[in-house]
Amino acid sequence: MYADVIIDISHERLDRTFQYKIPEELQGKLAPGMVVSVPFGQGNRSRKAYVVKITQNREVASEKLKEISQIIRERENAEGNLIALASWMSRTYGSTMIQALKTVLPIQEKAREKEKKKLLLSLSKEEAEKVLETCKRKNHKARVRLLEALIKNEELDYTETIKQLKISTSVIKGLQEANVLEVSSCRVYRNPVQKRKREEPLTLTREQKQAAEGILQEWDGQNRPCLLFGVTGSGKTQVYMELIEKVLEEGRQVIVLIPEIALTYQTVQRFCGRFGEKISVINSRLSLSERYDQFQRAQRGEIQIIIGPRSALFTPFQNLGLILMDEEHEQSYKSENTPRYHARETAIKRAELEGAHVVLGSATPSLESYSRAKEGIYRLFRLSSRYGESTLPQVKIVDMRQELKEGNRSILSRRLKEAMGGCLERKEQIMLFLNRRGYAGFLSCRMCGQVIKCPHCDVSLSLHRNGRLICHYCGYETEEPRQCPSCGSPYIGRFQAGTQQIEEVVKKQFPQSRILRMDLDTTRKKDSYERILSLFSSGEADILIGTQMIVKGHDFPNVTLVGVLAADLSLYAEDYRCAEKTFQLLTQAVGRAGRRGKPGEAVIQTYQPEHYSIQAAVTQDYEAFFQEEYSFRQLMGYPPAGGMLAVLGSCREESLLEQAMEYIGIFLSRLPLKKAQTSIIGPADQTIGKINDQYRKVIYIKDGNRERLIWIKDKLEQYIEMNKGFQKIWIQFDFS
DNA sequence: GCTATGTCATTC
DNA sequence: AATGACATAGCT
Repeated sequence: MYADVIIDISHERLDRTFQYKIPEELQGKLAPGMVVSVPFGQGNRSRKAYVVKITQNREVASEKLKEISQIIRERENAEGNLIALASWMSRTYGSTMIQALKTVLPIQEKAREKEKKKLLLSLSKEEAEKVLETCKRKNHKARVRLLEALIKNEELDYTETIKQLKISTSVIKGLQEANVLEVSSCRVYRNPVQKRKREEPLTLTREQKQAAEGILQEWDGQNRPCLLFGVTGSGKTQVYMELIEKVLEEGRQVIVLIPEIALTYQTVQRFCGRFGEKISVINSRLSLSERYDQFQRAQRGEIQIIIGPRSALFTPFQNLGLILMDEEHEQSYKSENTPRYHARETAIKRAELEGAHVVLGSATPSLESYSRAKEGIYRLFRLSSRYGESTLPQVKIVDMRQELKEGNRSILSRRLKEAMGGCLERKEQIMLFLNRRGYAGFLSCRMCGQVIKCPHCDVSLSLHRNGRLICHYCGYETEEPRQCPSCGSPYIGRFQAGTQQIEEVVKKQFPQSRILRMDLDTTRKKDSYERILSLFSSGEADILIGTQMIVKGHDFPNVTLVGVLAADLSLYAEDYRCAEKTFQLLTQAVGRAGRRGKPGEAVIQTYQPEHYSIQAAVTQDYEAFFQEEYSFRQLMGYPPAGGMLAVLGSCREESLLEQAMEYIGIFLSRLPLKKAQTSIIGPADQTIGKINDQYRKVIYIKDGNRERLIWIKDKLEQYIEMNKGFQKIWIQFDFS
């Protein structure tokens, strides 16, 4: 028998399996997912390796094969399944196995801890100076460089030094043997904190009960992924808890996925209150090692439920029973790093591998999920009435073009002002929602029309109240210029409303009101997010102004008015999903108004009142929106009607990138593909053409057949690998 | 002829 | 990433 292993997961050059003989004493003891140590390379240095496959087929010459030396860690099924998942991910999303393993395995952190290597002098400075002199005399340039740096700094980072001083490892080895310096490795540990409080389970409504029972039945039968389509405020969380309870009874574990932005104290409290000690939380503010600790606890069986964003999907539970995905339509479930996996598909795959169940929940399901539910691939359950008898809010639309025609130049329409006045009088709360951060508050020249942009990124700089211009992508900051940098004209003007400006306008209009603002500026500090929300929820303020982040899943019973200030802003994004995004945001925003009995009102201000995504949001008619949007996607061959592969290229040199992407285009056009099935678009600039001085371009390949897209990707990868011209270019693949 | 240094391919 | 093989520069 032979074992295919992956050596460590540190370098892309080693991104393939290596085959080893399984020695007599380990026969039958090895399984995929185990960590072993093997002799590797000419020196037969022993290195850590992951067993990926046990096989009878020998793939290399017998004399080349070495034996596995020992098992470092026996991991039961959990890790084996995760490795299988990683291999699926690397195939499906076009990444190397190493990259996939890195995202999936919790081990990464430990490996990193160990490999934090440093260089130290083992002689006194005076002695080192002497050695330095002799090296200078002998013209040992590399040694001189290294010694000078060491005498100056006394401690240096191993890999950094090699890169910066252009020193090869043979120099370090030489000096090490001469007892001039030593290489040491160090580790860092941290421990996380937890907080909790009690909460009683609520009884389910009839509708909730029906859904829960239906889902349990499906689990016993076909066990398809279940989509729980429940309008805002219908109490999906109650159903989740019921299901979790059932799974725990069977002695199996649960992963609850939540979009990062909704992962607040409030949500966590509800789960912690119900499940107490069994639960643990992961969020992006936890350091990698803290996250690793949580994974360890899960592996040891100390916790039964984990709640967290995308990455919590890879919690190594021993007997996973259920993956729950709340707000299933959220964009944040799609990873931005290679492998660019979608947590929904990956969750379904993991559940399939481990015989677990999947439940997706949303008030505005993604087109992907809803269409699959319609085809019967997922099972659909509905919750259509709001919890506690509250009615859906009345929605009014305001055409801002009309408003302008009639002489109102303010960002607040007359109707909204009126409604706000009434609301404040009744001592009820208001939420004002602005659609987009990036487009808010920029400077432009009235003479030449130039927008003041970030010199490193292809985005306009945002204006902040302290008079500074800030780039939201790279953090670049500058003073507000007195004249236009391109034509020198002093007539530069501020354009459009950011949350800060809205705050000023509202303050002027309603001087008595207490206002809270929530955006990137005010939530930068730790816990400030929770602080603002709890201030608002306890009635310390009348008006909450914010971006996306205020509309997600917060329950404020005293909010009776929601104002959407520029509903169509998100429609102008160059993304085939922009209509879907707009509809989802508006529906959620509207759903914030009037819970727990009080009638609510929503005012939507827009320049495109006739757009179907806005119309459908007003009538809260998901079905109508779905029909319209799905036929658009079908017409254009966009997902979910067709598959799409984006080839993303980025590079510091624009001309080089342009050329490379051009070549990719030519290569693609020469592949044996039928025009009717596969269409190629581009190359073109990405939505943001430059970030951090890296130019970004993209080619889209549309094809209804996913397998063919993968085939194209493989061909493309080979081509890129072969050509030296692509070395400076960073290529990523993105399937959707 | 020797050593230090850099470059390159290899790793089951 | 780490190693050794090999080529080359600069020394005795």
